[in-house]
Amino acid sequence: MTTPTHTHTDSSCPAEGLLKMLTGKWKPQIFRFALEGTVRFNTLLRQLEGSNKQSIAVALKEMEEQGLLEKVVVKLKPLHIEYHLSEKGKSLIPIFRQLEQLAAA
Amino acid sequence: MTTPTHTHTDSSCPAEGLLKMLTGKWKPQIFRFALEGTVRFNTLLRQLEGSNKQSIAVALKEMEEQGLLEKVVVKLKPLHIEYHLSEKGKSLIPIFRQLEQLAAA
DNA sequence: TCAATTAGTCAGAAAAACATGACTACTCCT
DNA sequence: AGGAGTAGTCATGTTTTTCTGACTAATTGA
Repeated sequence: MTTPTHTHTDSSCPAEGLLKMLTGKWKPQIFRFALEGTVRFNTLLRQLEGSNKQSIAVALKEMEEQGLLEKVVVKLKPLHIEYHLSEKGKSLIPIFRQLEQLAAA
Repeated sequence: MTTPTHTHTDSSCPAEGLLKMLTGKWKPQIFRFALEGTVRFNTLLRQLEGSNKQSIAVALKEMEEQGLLEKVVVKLKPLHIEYHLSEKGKSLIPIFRQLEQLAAA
């Protein structure tokens, strides 16, 4: 274990932290699905071709820890877990939309 | 060489490509410097504490290939190279600013 | 009771990203 | 001619990220 002498995090680049929240192989796609409604573990696994349990689990956990998603246990028929955008997550929607528009242009 | 059966790239997630352009250890900070003016190899190396030639070289090259930065040979006194935001790069400025504001809020 | 569906975890391997140190090549100044 | 400053490249090694396959555990429907 190395002692972190300088914890680089943001400081000089405030946008960096937010960017990192959508960084990773699956996070942008997960965010996009969350944009359209509720998201679930096994459903994502099927929707995201080439993905795997581990990566999706880690992505969901990190996005939750970062405050982008909220995890809800739904005590209904099949008893399952849902993830949906938190307020912080929703605050990123306009930016994400702009990225999509720019990409389309 | 494996045949890519599914070239995942964007398709279902248009924002992904743009996001990837600012993904990496140094790219957000390089972009931020480029926002304020011209950027140079050795200067970045000094400005970005903990960075190294290789990583900065690769980041600059990729950002250039992605069309974010333009490379210009300046035939003046010290004869050097400058990188500055392309039109595409400039189109990301408002988004980057919004990220900074959100981060500050 | 058994099988399927839910949502994961864990250890290890493979792949990608990043860092290190040595080296190159050109220009500029003395 | 020599030294410093420009901007890199290259081979190698380390670190981080991602993937694979096996396994766990609770709930549900037949």
